[in-house]
Amino acid sequence: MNVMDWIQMEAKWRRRWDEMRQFESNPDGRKKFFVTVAYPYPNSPQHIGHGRTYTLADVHARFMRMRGYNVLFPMGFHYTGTPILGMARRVQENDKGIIDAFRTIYKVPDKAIREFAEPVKIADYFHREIKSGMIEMGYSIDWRREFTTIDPFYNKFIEWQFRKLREGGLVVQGTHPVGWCPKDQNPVSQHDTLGDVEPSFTEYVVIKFRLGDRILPTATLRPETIFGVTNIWINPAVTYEVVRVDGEEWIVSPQCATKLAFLNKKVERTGKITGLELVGKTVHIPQRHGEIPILPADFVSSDNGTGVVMSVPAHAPFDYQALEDLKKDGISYPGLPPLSEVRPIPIIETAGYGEIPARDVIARLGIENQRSPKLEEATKELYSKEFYGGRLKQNTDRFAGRSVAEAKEEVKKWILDSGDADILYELNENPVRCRCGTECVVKLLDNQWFLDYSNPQWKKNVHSWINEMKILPEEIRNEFDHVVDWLKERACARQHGLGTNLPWDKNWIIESLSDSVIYMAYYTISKFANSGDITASSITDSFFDYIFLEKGDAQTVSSESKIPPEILDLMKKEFQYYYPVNARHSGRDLVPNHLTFFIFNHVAIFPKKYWPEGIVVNGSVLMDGKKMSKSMGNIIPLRDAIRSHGADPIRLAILISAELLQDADFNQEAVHGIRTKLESMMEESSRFKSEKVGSLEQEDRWIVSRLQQLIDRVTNSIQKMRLREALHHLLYEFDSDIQWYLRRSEAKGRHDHAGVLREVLSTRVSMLSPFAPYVSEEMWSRLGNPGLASQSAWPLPDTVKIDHLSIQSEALLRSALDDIRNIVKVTKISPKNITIYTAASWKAKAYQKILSRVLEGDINIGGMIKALIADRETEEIKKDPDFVKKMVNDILSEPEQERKSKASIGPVDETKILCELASLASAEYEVGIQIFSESDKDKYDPKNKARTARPYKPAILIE
RNA sequence: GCGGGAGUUGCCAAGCCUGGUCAAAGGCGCAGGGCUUAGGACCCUGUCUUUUAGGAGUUCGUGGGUUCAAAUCCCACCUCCCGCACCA
Repeated sequence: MNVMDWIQMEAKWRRRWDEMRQFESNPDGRKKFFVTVAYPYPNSPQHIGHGRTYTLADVHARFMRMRGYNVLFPMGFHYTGTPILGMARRVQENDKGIIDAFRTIYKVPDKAIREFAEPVKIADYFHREIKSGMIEMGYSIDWRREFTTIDPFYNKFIEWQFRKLREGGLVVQGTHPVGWCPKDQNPVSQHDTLGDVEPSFTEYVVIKFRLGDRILPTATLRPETIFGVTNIWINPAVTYEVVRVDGEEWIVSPQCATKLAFLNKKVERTGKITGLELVGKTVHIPQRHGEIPILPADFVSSDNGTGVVMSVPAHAPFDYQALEDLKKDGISYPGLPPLSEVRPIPIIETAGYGEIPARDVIARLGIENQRSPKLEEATKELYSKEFYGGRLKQNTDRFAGRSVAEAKEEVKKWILDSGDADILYELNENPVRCRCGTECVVKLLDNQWFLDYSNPQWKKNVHSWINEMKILPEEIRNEFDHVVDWLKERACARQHGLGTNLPWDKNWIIESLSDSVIYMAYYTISKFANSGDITASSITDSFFDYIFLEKGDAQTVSSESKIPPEILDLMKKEFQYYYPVNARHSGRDLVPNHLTFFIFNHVAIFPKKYWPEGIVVNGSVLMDGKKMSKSMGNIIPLRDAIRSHGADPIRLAILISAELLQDADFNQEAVHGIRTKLESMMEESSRFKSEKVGSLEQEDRWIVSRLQQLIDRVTNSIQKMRLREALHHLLYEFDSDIQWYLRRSEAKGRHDHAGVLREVLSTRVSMLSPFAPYVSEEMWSRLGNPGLASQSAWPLPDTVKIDHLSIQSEALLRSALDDIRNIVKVTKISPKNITIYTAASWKAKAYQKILSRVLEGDINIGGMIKALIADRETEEIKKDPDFVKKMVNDILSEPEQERKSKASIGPVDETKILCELASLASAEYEVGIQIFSESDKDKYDPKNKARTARPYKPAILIE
């Protein structure tokens, strides 16, 4: 079957589903199940990786639908955010890079690209693209409820959400640092910078050393090392500026003066002073009340921090080395104190390092002077080791004995509170340039709005709800709790981007991770907006209060919102029917943010009965074992993949390669293998047309029994969302059962087994339907079933159909056959005669007695022998007491289930069962098979083998 | 450091939750055979050691423990990978 046929086959069934509108869900008398997935951000086509979460959710939805639930699986599109804006701006500027990317990687037609100067056009284009892909993948989505986050009605909804949060005191205001272009007067994100640099920054603590009336500020990442400061470093070659900062007179590098201006400080340049002039003077250390000298060092850069550095030679490799260099150089500066007096002050104790850790690292790395590039590495190593493993020594005031990690924040707060410190932000990559060419800075934004995720009561409620939620896989629950603990205030609005304006301050736009946390509720009413029942402009908060919180009365709300009361009532009922969300599916990268916010916001806004019931988290998708990324060029757009493989093979390839939390590895071979497998299953389906099922023979009862076990296993696996496991059972493990069944019935020369097989295969196809919906429909119909596989009821295991006798019989046949094959292999003889001896009946009785004892937990062999000898039926045991031990071992080496199964059927007539061997073995060996019981008087037994026969382990003679 | 995940027979990778049918699925590689003008593709057989009777021995990161029985449960240790934010 070629790909075109596949695609047409899939299209055929898609049309059928469409005609039947079977994925459109409306409230009815059934129990509901509400599945949602994080909606996509349409700034590029979706690739295989995106497909994973959606496919998992779709399988979940289809499974629950077949289980009889009224399943709602909707989809929306998240237009909110800044990246699309950046892309649009680049198109406006005719940026070749992005236009080429659209053209060659995303295959966007030129005509469309020309419109991309307008951000919404980009979103609309990829929205359509992604939606088509979802439809082609066979996702069972109710598209009547689709929306985007810039729809006016949605904006109203988000405004309502934010007013609710604010009423609850959960929205607070504060300052917030951002990357900023001074020319554009705008925050910059990655997409706004030359070379797509993320404008990330680090917070430094500025410690103010006093030089007479002036202040010499130093920026540090390690405020706790203030206790180990021995001197100040200054670059003698730099001309510093004297600046009035909020009433104080600071000496800083010119670059620093510029930076300070963006950090909410009044900055006024009043003079200049060279580094050289400062060398040799002394400054006062805050908190420690001592005087230390200013020394020269050329590693000090005016670009970094304040251009002034506090020196902690015991713990900072740069400082240690600069001090050594200075001692070696012997260059004299006027007023310089004797350098021998400047000694490192160790303040941190860390396992694996001596008294002066900086010296140790420098020696180990063979660093010779302060221009050595290895100093960076040394600094990094020591910083991290001391941060995580270091402890402050006795000379650190009240912080003595604390770990560095703990003390860092406390020392920072301590100095800040005393007024001897300040905060400075420094871009990590210097310089970062805006697309306009201007060098970016860090700006402290005033009046930034935050969601106060640090609110203790809120946290407490979320914790207790997480405890009650159904979270899959279970391992991830801890992670949620942990995230809730460390979450603090989060900026929830920004100054540009698509989205909803903050209702009480229209200069701000609500940020994307904050306007996407309760939208699942919106799906229950978006249908009405889409069908024209609602005019967004007349919607007020009272409308949402009425629908979601049962506040107010229909008449008032109706007159305000201009929505007829009966429609209002329908909407409210719809919400109350579908809410809460039963399963929220998402990638694991969203655990620390979106998924946790999702719980937080539901807890804050809705009554408890509407809090989300479950979350399902999945890992990502690798491409041939490697992470997918644009730069690696190994991203496969989903629609391309569908065109070259068909949707079902892709669905299965993604699902089968890993369990939930693991990373799934997608590769061509896997998809190819699966397609071959599905094709052979389809062919198989055509072979077994419906046929009347006569009376069941043993192997029929066996395959039907196995089918019941399969149903049980697959159902259990899916309920735990262990879809890989379910598919393994369904696709591969059950195959060997079918092979055996065919072999058996063919060996017997049967022609009436198609009917049984058709029923078995139909049940299997039914179970395959959530995973591979298209081929399942095809197979379902080829097998001659009416209706659709996707509308068949999920099979229930019928324990009555489990026939232990046939299970054990078939197992006996198989193991006897294996034994024969084994013997032939080891002895390398070509068999002419095969003789089988089954155990004497007293052995079978003894076996059952031993079995029941073992099942009771008694494995005392001596006791068993006594009891068996005492019994007339089994007294023959005394001839071979060792036999008991062998049987106990046989029994013990089997799982509990098998033991019970054997006990339930009692002694079996092995001779009768093994008769079937003749037909089975003849295909392989062309020899006659004779079967005797050990107790037959006139048996053929030249080698005296018969006596070794045990129950379920016949003796075999091959000649 | 905190949180999470992993270490299986030449490689990739199942099995572990729920102990026994586990010398341990499947794929790749390798060896032999078939098919073929040849190659490729495909099919069959083998692939820890040992064994001319279905067996025995030694294996699942390391070391202990529990158990009649441990890849699987418990404890300790070693190694590797991922996340730690205001970004969708």
